[in-house]
Amino acid sequence: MAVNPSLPAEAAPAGLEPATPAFSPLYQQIKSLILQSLQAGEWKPAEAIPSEMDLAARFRVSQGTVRKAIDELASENLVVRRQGRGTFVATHSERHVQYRFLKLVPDSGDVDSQGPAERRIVDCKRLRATADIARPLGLRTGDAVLQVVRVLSFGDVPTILEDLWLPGGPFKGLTAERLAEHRGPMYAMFEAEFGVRMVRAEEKIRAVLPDERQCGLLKVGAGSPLLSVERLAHTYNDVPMELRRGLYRTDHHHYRNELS
Amino acid sequence: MAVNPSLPAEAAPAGLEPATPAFSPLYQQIKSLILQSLQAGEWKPAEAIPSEMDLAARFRVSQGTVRKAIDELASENLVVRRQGRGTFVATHSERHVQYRFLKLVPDSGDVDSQGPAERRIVDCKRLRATADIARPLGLRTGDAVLQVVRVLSFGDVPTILEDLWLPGGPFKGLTAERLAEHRGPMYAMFEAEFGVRMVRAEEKIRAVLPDERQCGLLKVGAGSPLLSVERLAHTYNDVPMELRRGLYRTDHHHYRNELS
DNA sequence: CAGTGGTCTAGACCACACT
DNA sequence: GTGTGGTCTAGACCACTGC
Repeated sequence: MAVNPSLPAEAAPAGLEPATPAFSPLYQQIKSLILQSLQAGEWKPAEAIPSEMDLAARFRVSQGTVRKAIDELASENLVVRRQGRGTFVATHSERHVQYRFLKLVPDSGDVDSQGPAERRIVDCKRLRATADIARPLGLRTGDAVLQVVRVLSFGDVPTILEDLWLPGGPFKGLTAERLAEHRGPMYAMFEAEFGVRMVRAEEKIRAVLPDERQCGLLKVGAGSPLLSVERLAHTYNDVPMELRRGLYRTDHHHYRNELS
Repeated sequence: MAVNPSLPAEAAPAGLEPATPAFSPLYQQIKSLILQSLQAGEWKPAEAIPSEMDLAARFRVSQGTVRKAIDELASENLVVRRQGRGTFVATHSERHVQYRFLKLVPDSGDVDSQGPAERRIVDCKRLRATADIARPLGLRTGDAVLQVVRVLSFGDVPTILEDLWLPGGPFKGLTAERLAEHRGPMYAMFEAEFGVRMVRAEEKIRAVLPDERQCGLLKVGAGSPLLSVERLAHTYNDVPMELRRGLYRTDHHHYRNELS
């Protein structure tokens, strides 16, 4: 009530398609207010956000309403609740959510048995986006983009070959050196260095055969089938921020997915 | 309080590893009571379960507690809430959740553009489980299982070749005829005919090359890479009920996955 | 100990669907 | 209108963390 200036529908414009009920529950409004603060960087990754009581006071609603808003944010992995301590801005740096978006696991099932990935930056250059790169990223053909090519190896076996495209604007200043230096997940560096938080992604998976260049980088024969994984990753508000085309060897690993 | 006979921890056995807090919130207990009724078939698929008020009265708790229990069941897709009408036992028959577990979509993105799948049962026979089939299904080597082989085609293009194994007990009476007759998703028939509801599944995906038999059934060359999708589907309580090995052509389709 | 999130309750009112 | 789920509130108490 204190927040919603719009009355409960009623006076919907009498035109065609009244399809929009034009009603939004209070906790949804609170949620999007919190979302705006997250987006604006009012609280940094891994920092605590204000307590439920504080937020309730700020927005002039009950604690229960704030709770429901935060519940949704938590279920979308935007914040993490920790009983007795507070609610924290989610990050890709924490141990147990590292590589949250990487679904390739060793056949043994034990992610730790293989040790950490060895990362090699093959290439990193600025160029102008072609149409097929620009479109998914929401850019225009010819806009500046950054291309990164890298290989991940597990136990000396090159397993993942990735081509990444990043919009030039938000990632101004990203260089091969910066990429080579950083430790930990790339998305953690994007958060820390560029303030870009990957929040959601969609992948399209196919089985393909490698071309010559890919054979060389992954050290496989031309007839070896590979998993092609095209990922479009988004920040807040579904803004696309990274296009990634990966080739996965699946002779000792598999892509693991949960359905429910 | 009315439900939980166990006191709030406190008297944990003084041995090693007091790791189990031995505390379960009331709504979790209510949730598992509802789950038991679901499992026992007290309410059939697509039927409404009692209203929140009724359940609250039955279990002697407040409506809010029942609500939270049902919320979790709904988020696990075990139950579907419909405002103004009631809460219904989820099913694989409804239009908009049909093929919930099938992540292969046409490249055009429009699932309906290709029309319904044409299904052909290649084989259906009873046999004794080998070790690699028995283990994931929680059976013993030599136990009776049913094997089904089928091909799904879209617009005359054979696209999916699947080998299914089902435990002989729960699926007693399943024949090639029954399979050929039924309309709609196979999982919908499992619910209606055998009372088996698939609730959760995990898939392991690889890129492979087909063998001769597979080439023939899918009408592809020996060098065409295919997606190998091994699915283990579970009923309530994580009991495995189906092992499915699928080969997907990805020349006009892709496996679509959402990450968050 | 104080402060945080987590649970539980009870009651009021709203949005929606059926009849 | 009646009954359903959905929202919102206010207050009490519990469980966990860190000082």
